[in-house]
Amino acid sequence: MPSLTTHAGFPVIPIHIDSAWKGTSDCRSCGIRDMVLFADLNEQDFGQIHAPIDNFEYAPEAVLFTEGEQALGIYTLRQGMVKLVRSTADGRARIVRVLRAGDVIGLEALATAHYDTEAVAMVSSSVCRIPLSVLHHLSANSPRLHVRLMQKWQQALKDADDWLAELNFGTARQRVAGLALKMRDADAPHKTSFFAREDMGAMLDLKLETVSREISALVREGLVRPLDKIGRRYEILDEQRLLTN
Amino acid sequence: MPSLTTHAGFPVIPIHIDSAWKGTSDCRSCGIRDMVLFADLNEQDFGQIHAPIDNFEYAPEAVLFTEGEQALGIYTLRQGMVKLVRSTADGRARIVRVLRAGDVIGLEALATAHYDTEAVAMVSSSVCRIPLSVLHHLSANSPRLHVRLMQKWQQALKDADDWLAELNFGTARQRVAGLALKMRDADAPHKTSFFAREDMGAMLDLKLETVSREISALVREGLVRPLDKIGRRYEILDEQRLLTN
DNA sequence: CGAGCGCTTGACCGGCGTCAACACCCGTGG
DNA sequence: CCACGGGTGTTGACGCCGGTCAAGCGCTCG
Repeated sequence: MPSLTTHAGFPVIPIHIDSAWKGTSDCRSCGIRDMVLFADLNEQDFGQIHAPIDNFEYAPEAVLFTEGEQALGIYTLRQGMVKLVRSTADGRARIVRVLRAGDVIGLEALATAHYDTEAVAMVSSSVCRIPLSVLHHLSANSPRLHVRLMQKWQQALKDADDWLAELNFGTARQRVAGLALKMRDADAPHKTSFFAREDMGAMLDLKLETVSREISALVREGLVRPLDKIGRRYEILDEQRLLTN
Repeated sequence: MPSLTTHAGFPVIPIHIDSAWKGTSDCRSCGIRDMVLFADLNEQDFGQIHAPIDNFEYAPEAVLFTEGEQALGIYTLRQGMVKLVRSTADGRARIVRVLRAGDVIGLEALATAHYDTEAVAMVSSSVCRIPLSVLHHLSANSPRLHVRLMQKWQQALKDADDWLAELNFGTARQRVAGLALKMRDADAPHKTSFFAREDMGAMLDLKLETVSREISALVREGLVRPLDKIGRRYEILDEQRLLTN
């Protein structure tokens, strides 16, 4: 019987985490349709969808898929936040990006039928899953989806480069400030979201204590203000000084 | 009369750097065709190409295109190395990736007709440029190109995540060692390429002095050995210790 | 052969990591 | 209702890695 450690000696915590199937979608009446892959599809395109598009709910810390796993489909994030996690050869975990409502999760599966990173819900999240077969068929037969797909690829690549160029460069102060600005609510730009300090460290290549110290400093100096008692939501008070630190 | 500084006060060096047109391609007889976008095209596909595919040579430090520039086409790197550079809001330059023979440069232009990063030759490099119109037409009409394109997008995204997860994480030692392994020759895996120390710093988020020190340490401890006197080519002597540093 | 640029090396310092104690929030059970 | 306990966030003391500043070296090219 194998013990609960990997060959590298890291503990494996056997967590069972809930995810739940929530029925199939009628994409025509999707609430966030203007943001997503199917935004421009017409009635004829929808008629070519011959596999069900399922909806799922994931609890915080639930795993959508793991690195290297065989792919069933591409996810669209309807609500919540999902982190993409890579594990390095020596066992450290790195968060390469955070996806939010409207983002596509697992695009890479279109090319390889495997996922390149692990995807984990950071808060309770709802997604829909489009089977690979549907996407392969439509991307060849609907120029409208074809264009959208291209835009999603481009957005994913730009996001990846942004995370590297903006959030993993410079002092601890600059990184935390940069994350605060990047994670602003789309609809309320003076509010922003932070995460568990260890997660923030994995995003910014900092230790959790350093993250905590920098956040405290930003609060002390009046650039941001906590909106809850658990350190997740903050109000941005001085955008200018956050930018030019 | 504008001075030679930007609004942020950084000097602008007015360098004129050579690039030269080297004729148009017959892609059917391309020497590296099996690596590139047009690998699987058939005679019918080639018949649909109605704009010339130009070849160019760039000298070291020559700029292929700048960030935000309107795009004419997508480049394929036939020989040499090209760095992708982002400038942050406060004027620092970050190298987000290095492209090598067979890689595609400027894919993002397919979606937006603009380039998202600056591309600069690091050594003298030869490229061919496929006009956007050709790619738009073929990606809709040739399933063979369609599949290749998807693979190139996926590769670009994976590369971006790799740079973040593997090369911008951990100690200076780990980063330099990681770069040595990533930049190994495709055909001679015990040989590898380094770059100007300042460029390496911009890739790894280190200062050039730190890069120099770490390389010296790797040489001193017998993990690598210089193959030239200018610090560009090295032989990998102990791959295992490079990996597990 | 000399000038200049880039690489290396050294000395010193500061920012971030490490280790540890403590505070706070919240769920649980008495 | 309150006492307790665990998990997470905060704060402090200290040490080290990497940044800064500066000098010197070696290669290359005019």
